[in-house]
Amino acid sequence: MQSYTEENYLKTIYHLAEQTTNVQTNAIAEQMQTKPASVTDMIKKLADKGLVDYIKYQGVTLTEIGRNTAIDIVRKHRLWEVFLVDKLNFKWDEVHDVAEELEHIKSVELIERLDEFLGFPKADPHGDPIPDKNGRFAKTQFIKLIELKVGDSGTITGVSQHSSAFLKHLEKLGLTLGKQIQVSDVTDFDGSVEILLSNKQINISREVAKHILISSNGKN
Amino acid sequence: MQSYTEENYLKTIYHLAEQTTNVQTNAIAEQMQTKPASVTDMIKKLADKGLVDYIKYQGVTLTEIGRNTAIDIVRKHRLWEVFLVDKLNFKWDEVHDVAEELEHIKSVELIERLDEFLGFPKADPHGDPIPDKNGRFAKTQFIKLIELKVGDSGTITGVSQHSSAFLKHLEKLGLTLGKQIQVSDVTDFDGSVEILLSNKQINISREVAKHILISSNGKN
DNA sequence: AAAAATTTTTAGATTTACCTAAAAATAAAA
DNA sequence: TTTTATTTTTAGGTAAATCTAAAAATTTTT
Repeated sequence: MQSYTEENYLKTIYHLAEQTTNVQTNAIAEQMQTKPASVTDMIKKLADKGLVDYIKYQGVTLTEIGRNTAIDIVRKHRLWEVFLVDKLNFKWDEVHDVAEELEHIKSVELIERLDEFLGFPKADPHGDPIPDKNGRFAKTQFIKLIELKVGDSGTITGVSQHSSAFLKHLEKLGLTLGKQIQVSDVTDFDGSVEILLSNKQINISREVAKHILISSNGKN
Repeated sequence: MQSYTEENYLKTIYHLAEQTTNVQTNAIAEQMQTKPASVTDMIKKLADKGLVDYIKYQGVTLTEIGRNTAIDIVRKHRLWEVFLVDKLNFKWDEVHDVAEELEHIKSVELIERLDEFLGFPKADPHGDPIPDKNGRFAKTQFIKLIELKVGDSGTITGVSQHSSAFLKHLEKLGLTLGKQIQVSDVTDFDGSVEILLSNKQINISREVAKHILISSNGKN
């Protein structure tokens, strides 16, 4: 049984490990809004519990148990997000903080029934995949919008940034999940991208394009 | 802003205050499965925060702020219980522990939307009234089944004991909310009560009869 | 009203998750 | 390969919520 705080550490390590193999103390500290010294303390504790492998000065990796625990928290987080959007009519930019709390409710029964109630969704409101109760989920094949060439088209299926500001911005532009887009031009000057969205031409900054994930349906 | 623990103290004091005016340290300790010394510490803290009135050795009472906070937690607890039973098909004896956790999720928006989603229910699965968002709720007029005289009849509208064992027992006997009953006899020997439930004669112990709440529809 | 029993509080410790400041290890630059 | 910079850890301390054991206040009984 893990504490609220331990669960948050595991989740953070899990997410950081999606980008780098060995997760660094400082990276965890920054993500968790705490100090490196505190992270070292907690890492030792998690190592004692067999949830992470830890060699001094070398960063951490999750053990299998640690990873499973983290995936379970991610599953809960994403299911609650679906609940909030689908059933309680929250917007996709409003759900993160509440889900941060709900993900720590400990009841296997609750989550299984919630999953069923929601119709076993495969993705959360931001397009992130929801692990099934065995922790399995499809490794989704995304391409960042910024990587598309002029003429490429595809469907918006996710975002790699969950800040409210970013999501609200996308909403305003009409760039929501499921929308079809085609890249019509890339500006040399600032790298901004011109796209075609339901016959309208819109321009998005390089920064925005970096965080929109596309499931490509081929060139041209 | 209260901590998880502070909220639980306030809620416990609130419930104890429904029976006695001045809530005693020992009573709180027993209810919260902790030691009197710990209770004294916490009471001081709550008094400093203006949530309870406290005179040494004289027990505590909630201030208006304290009471409102407690009522808000009770509201959340009961709404979540309705959610669990109505939407996720939990049984009435399975919801208490999960609701104990869910009641601490801090989001006004969440609770208001949940309330709406559930259709603004007036009572939880055990018949306990749900305060509205302003903390108001009808003081329900209950009579304990044990207090009924032979010939009296009424509708089961609540229970004053929420243990899983008790609720399961009632379920098995068919004594669920909304059922009509009539007292047909009271045994001298052990005080057990014979009741008529949809034309069937059933016998319940004095102990059980004490915890069934009836909204009486008059004598005979 | 004194003695006994009960209830409540104080005093001093413990655990968890933090912190700051300084030391140690590692990585990068000159 | 030293020097410098960065990262990480250790050491020692704090605040929240708990504990045990002992002292103090209150209540009950004789």
